[in-house]
Amino acid sequence: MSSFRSSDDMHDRCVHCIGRVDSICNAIEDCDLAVLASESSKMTVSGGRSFIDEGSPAHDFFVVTGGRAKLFTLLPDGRRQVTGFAEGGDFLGLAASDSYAFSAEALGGVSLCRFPHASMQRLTARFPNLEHRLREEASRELALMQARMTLLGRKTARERLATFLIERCQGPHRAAPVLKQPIEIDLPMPRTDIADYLGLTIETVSRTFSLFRREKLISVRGITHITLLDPERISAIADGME
Amino acid sequence: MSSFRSSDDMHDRCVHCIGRVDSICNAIEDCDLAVLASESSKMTVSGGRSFIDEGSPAHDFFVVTGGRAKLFTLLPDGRRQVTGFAEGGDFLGLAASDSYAFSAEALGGVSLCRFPHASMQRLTARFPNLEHRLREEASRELALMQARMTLLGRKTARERLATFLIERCQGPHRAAPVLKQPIEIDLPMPRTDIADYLGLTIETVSRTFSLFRREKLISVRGITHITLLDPERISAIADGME
DNA sequence: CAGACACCTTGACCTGGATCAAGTGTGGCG
DNA sequence: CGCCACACTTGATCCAGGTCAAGGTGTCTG
Repeated sequence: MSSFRSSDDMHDRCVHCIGRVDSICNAIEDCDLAVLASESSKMTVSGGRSFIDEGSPAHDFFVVTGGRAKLFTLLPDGRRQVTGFAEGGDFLGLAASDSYAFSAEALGGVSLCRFPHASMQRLTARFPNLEHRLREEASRELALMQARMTLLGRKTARERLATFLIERCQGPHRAAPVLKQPIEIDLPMPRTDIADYLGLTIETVSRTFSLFRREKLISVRGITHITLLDPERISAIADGME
Repeated sequence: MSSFRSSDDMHDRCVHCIGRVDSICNAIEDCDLAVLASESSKMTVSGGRSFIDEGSPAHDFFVVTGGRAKLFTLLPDGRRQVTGFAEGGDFLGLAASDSYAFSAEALGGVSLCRFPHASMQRLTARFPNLEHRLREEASRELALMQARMTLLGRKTARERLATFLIERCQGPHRAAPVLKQPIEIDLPMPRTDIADYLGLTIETVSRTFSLFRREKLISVRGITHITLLDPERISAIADGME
């Protein structure tokens, strides 16, 4: 942190940040943004680099301010479970007691805002509303995980991939997707990560994509670019309705 | 709520409760227990009855004060994922935004302490520490779920059951189990629930128990009563180390 | 103490997805 | 423009765990 910056600069750093709108920082008033900025620091992580290590002492929280990251856990023999993907506005670090319960790795360049636990403690002491906001965030995540467990424990490969596609459709601010017409989405993560996210192998993911393509449920252009041709039916498949 | 009870009675209701030690109620000082009691109410649910319904508006939090419950989600065609078992001291209801993300059903009689959201709001306003405690609870749960996802997405049946057995060993206050000598545990839930918890079928659970028995890893007396004969090795299996 | 019900175990067989093994783009770079 | 490297796709085969179908076992009831 450059201590010679004016309080106005600090304020500016937060006021135009995506976290200001989408993330926990919206628990704080405009006039207090300088305090928020002074308790946090910006950082960037380049693709493939990890910035949270499962099992290491949890010292910081993070807000993703740009780019994407994947979150995952490992078994001793290398089996991997991707537990989530994070993008602009997402808050990371709640899933930890003393040490982090997951690792996080940049998916092609992320920018982050880092809040040391001590800073967060000062912030929550000063802005009680923030603590409530953190709990809210944890509750939202907890509800999502409930659905993820059902996916991993009980859904078929077909249903898992359909669920994944529908998940990727939600607009900004996590709005529910409109399923009436075709939807274009990007899949910025490699197939391997999709497989590890869905508890499948890369081959099964690939085959199931091909299947969906042959059934005219989706069309694929250039690996990362996918159009859901019949979102409603995909959504039905996701819910195990066919 | 019986409004004619004296404040002392109210105090007594909380002071000897298991939640006082183990659960979120330990965020509140002895002298304030009457307030806590006045914002909550006791209730009991008999075996097989459900008291939280997935998708219904989330109005209450619960502390389990006795007995056990299972938490689960359903797919439209009836496939079930048990997402957890709750017992004395556990706090329920965080996994919800507007509506509950799971259902909860008594496993042979539970007693509960119910906190309507409005009451909890008054309590957190008065005892800021409580809000922090709730977040802590959510974080603990979030960390557990991370491990659960790895189990469901990446572990074999053998590893899942071993993990389940080790989980059941933790002493009071969630202390880490001592694995050096045999450990006796009770499994108060039917095999069906274990299967739905581990993302397996009842047959596979049964077969794997028999396998463990033949390998002298466990001994079974009367279905619910199990002794882990070699906890250390079971723990190794659980972690995918053999 | 028989009979019934609920739950668990075991066996035989099947299958969805894993594993193993080639291909087939496609983007980067000389 | 051509070659390489890497990521994805596709095909052939295999197997862990699911499904289907009998038996056990314990417990409650009359």
